[in-house]
Amino acid sequence: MTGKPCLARYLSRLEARRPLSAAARDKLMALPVRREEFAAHRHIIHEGEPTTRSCFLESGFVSCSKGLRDGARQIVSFHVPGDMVDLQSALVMISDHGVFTHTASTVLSIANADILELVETSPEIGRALWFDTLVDAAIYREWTLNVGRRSAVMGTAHLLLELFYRFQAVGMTSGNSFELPTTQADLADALGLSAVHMNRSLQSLRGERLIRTFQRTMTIENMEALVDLAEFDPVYMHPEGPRDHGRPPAWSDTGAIGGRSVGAGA
Amino acid sequence: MTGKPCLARYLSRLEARRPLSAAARDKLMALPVRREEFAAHRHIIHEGEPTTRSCFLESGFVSCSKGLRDGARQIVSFHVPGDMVDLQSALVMISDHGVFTHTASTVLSIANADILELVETSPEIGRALWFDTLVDAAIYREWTLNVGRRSAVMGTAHLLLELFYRFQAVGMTSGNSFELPTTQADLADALGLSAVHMNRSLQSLRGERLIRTFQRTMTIENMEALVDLAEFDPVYMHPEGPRDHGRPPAWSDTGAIGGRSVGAGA
DNA sequence: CGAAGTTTTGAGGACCTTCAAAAGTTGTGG
DNA sequence: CCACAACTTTTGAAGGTCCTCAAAACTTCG
Repeated sequence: MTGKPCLARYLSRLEARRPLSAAARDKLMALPVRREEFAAHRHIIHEGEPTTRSCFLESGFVSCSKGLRDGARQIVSFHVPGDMVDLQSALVMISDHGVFTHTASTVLSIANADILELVETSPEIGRALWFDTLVDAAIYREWTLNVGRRSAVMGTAHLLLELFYRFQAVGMTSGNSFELPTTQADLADALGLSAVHMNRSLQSLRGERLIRTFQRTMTIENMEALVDLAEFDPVYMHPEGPRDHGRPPAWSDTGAIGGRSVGAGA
Repeated sequence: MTGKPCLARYLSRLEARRPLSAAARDKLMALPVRREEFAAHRHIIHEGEPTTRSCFLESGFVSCSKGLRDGARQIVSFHVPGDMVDLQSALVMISDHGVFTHTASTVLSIANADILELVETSPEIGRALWFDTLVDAAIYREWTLNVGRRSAVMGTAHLLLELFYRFQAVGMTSGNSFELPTTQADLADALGLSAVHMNRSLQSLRGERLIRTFQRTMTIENMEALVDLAEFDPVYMHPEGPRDHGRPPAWSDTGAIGGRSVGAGA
């Protein structure tokens, strides 16, 4: 994986959703990137810092988090290799969240100005990046539900399943196992729990034979029961890619959306 | 406000952030829209329904929410007039959340296929819509913090301030007052609390003379103290508009983002 | 092998929930 | 304009989930 750093992996991720034209592909690959390496447990960006570059995560595992004055921390997202981290900040001057490595990570960073220029010259890529942030937003919504309305055990189950699916999508699982790159305290910060209660929630899942842990590897022993407990439905992560309006599905644009139609478009 | 329904208000909202070319403006205004009216307490879209149209909220107040099997509900966002609700679903086949009116509302709905076509022919508009969803995502992050790490009273204070600022931005406040269009149970669902505890949190804020309520109107009595209690900083809503990469600020793209640079771009 | 970090355990307490009912408000129809 | 029904807000009391503090067992790493 040495040599000239390049975004081929991001390209293939975007194209798995929807093919790009050769021109768009070339433009994306021509983007000047800089490979940067970070040790584990380092801040890539601090909350409140000016944002100048967005990061494509080539390898490793990072989280985005926000803090409170009293030191409390809420992790708002995790990112696996292949994710564009912090596309959030491409249009924004100051980062509203920090980015933190949980394992040694390598990142391809891109100047935000370059991304914006690319987007304005290639609508296709603009759409692909837009879709990327829509998926992020859908995951945020699910996390709000996790934190707000699911019990500790349920939320933990849901989070573990999300991590499993996302690792699986990038080939980092074997069977029903994956290497959990976080501490229990990190998981707690993602779910708005204390570390102690996170520990007890995991014990509860182990006690029910839903999961098993050995050192850092986490294996899902009873997928069906865990999915059922968590009310987990992976569609919110939209692994399938965006709708293709070139070939609209049968039900597309049929009828009103439920309201009383009182006007017609131009 | 009768006559041919049109998106002029959305246009001006987008342009407040960043001017559009005349061509882009025309394309946006040419979008076929349909005005639809909904009574209060109606579902515009149910969770799990196919998404065919996105909605611009012309007047009224709506929330987006997700449910659990046991009937628990988490509100994931509120929307004031001028918001594009459910742009989220433009690229997605099935809605992962419901949209619900809290007051009588009128909506201009646009076929998703039309939005996608517009975005692919006008990068400027693509960028504007992208920015819109980035702001939504930033608000989601703040809500996750609200629900996960802020206490009930703090979270309530934060939510009320967010509503105040968003109403203010569309001219729906007078002084430090606004009409709260939700019940306490709705606020509770937004913060992951019970209605009873929401009531007690509001009583606590009233007791400290931070807010005052009379019928449906909510007034902020001590803005400074409320902001301090909530650790509220409105920048997360990005009222100021996106960065303009045509005129990058002085610190733009200076130096590395913190890592050890080991490669250079093409 | 020692030091630092992580997981686990226990006990007590705080925050928030649930259930239930009363008081107050809003909307509807006669 | 009043009466009634439905909804919303408020209050009380009991209980559960989750938190804090603290220390021990275990793991990881230099």
